[in-house]
Formats: sequence, structure tokens, C-alpha cells
Amino acid sequence: MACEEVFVEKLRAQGLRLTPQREMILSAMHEIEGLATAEVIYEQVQGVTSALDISTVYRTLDLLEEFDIVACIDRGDGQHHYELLGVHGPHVHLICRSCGRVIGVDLEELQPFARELETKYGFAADLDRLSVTGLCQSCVEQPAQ
Amino acid sequence: MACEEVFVEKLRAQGLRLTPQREMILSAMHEIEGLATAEVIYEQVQGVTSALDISTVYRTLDLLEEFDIVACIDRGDGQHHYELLGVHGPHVHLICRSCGRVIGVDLEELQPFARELETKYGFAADLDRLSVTGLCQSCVEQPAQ
DNA sequence: TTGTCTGCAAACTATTTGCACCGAG
DNA sequence: CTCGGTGCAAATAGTTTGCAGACAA
Repeated sequence: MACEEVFVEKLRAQGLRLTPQREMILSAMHEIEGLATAEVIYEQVQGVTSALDISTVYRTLDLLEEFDIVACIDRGDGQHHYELLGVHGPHVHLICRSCGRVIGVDLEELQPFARELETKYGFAADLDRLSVTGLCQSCVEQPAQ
Repeated sequence: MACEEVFVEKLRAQGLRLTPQREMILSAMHEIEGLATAEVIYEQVQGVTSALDISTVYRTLDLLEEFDIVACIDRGDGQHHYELLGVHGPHVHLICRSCGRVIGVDLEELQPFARELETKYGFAADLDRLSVTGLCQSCVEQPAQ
């Protein structure tokens, strides 16, 4: 896994260490589909071993975020959701408020939108941390879930 | 203030009451520029009288939100920010992550953006609750705040 | 009078921190 | 052997809730 190598490399560069806990957290994130909360990652690892504390999950997520290995997504529901950036790099999230599905959109696609904000308001939008809530196709079609 | 009349009307319609606390909270929101947090509203009213509890502020904001008199904006900083909708109705917020300034954009302006998401992904975006973080013109020009 | 609203205090949720021991390099 | 990392427990921030008394209609 390239992710893990990047992680080790960045840790080393700062004199930090690769511990079993850090390995397990990164590996758990690979096993979880879509966005993961600290709690979900914690439970996922608990399935394997109980040698992990929730505070360690938070501390590790902070590190991973700092290293640009994961991104923190704020879904407006009072919890932070984390996502592996992987090879595709950052992207915009379309989050369905009905089924919770997350659609990733490449930044390129939204350049026209960003340019418009830039031109009209002189505002440089952080597209890479943008989340748009709404309804996905299937939830629009069958509102009665 | 038309706002207050709308509030009274909607309260009456549900058999609810207009209390001094509710009046003061709505009035405090008019005095605060831009977005207000529950805490800020609470302190604003405390300047006038201490006959108000923070839990009442939360309860009243919930009501006002339900009545579409205020909107709750999530600025990713772990606090909820509230804004009077006033005569302009809902709009998109451009939030500067450096100086905290908030720019309101009319929904109309972003229709092309919404249409693109609709066409390409079948996704019906909730523009009226969209907040975009980034840098405003002056913060782009003088990064050293 | 009636049933809503309020203040108070306690509960809650998500997250952070202090500290002594543990273990990776 | 040396720091950095961890688990634990306690602290924190923001918000919500239960309850008995207060008050708008």
C-alpha cells in the first residue's frame, strides 16, 4: 500500500514513529467504504484487538490530516468525517442528505464555478474542502426512501 | 420590524407565546452584524438584562429556524452560526477563512453551477444551505493579515 | 385557569489534554 | 537507553434535557 509508505516516510521525516496503533488505524480506513468517523474507525479496529484507545484515533487522524493522507469533511451533523485522499487527491463532495451517499467530484469540473466567484467577488474558494448537501438521483426519484 | 410580526404570527398559529426572552433574542440578532452564535446572542442580551438563560437562546433559535426567520450556517469551526434571513431570503455564503468575513451571494447567480451538478450527477444541490470557505479579496492581496 | 416557557442543574456528545508507564528505534 | 506514543481518566466545549415554578393568553 502506497499510503502506508507515504505515512512512514513523513513520520520519519519528523522523527516520529510507526506504531501498531497507527498502522491499524490507517488500515481500518482502507477497509471502510466512504467517509469514516473516529468512532467508526475505533470500532473497526476493536473488532481485531482492543489495544487501542479512542483518543489515539483522534491523535492519529490529526497526524494523517497534517500529512495530507486523509481529509476532514464536515457534514454539518456535528461529527467529523475522514476520507483517504489516495491517488485521486482532494475533491469536492456531494452529500445526499437523505441516504448519506457521497459522490466525489473532480476539482477540474468546478473550475468554472470557482472562476465565477473569483471574478464577481474576488473570492478564492477552497474547492478542495467544499461539501455540497442535497439529494442524489435515486433519492430525488423516490422521495419515500 | 416585519421580522417580529412574522414571528408573532407563526407563534400564534401554533398556540405558542411571545415572551420577553423571545423578543430580546430576535432583537439582539438585529443588532449583531453578520453571523451570530448562541453564545454571542446570549452575551448581547446579558448587556441589557440577566433574565435569560443560554438554554433559552438555543430553544428560541430552534424555533426561529423552524419558522424560516433565521438560518443555521455551519462554518466548520465546531459552532453553529445563525443569520437573519430578512427580506432577501436564503443565500449562499462565502466565508473567508482568514478574516471571517461573510459574503452573501444570491441563489440566482449560482444556478449554472447547480444545473451542472444536476446534469452530470443527477444531484439536486441545496444551494440555500451552501457555505464555501476560501479567501476574500483583501486577504488574498495581503496574506500577512 | 391552563398549559407554555423559563431558569437551573444535570446529562450528553464529540473531542482534547495531563500524566505516568510503555515501547520503537 | 531515549524520547515519542499510549491508555486512562478527567476536562472541555457546545448543546440538550428534565423538572418545578413562573407567567402569557
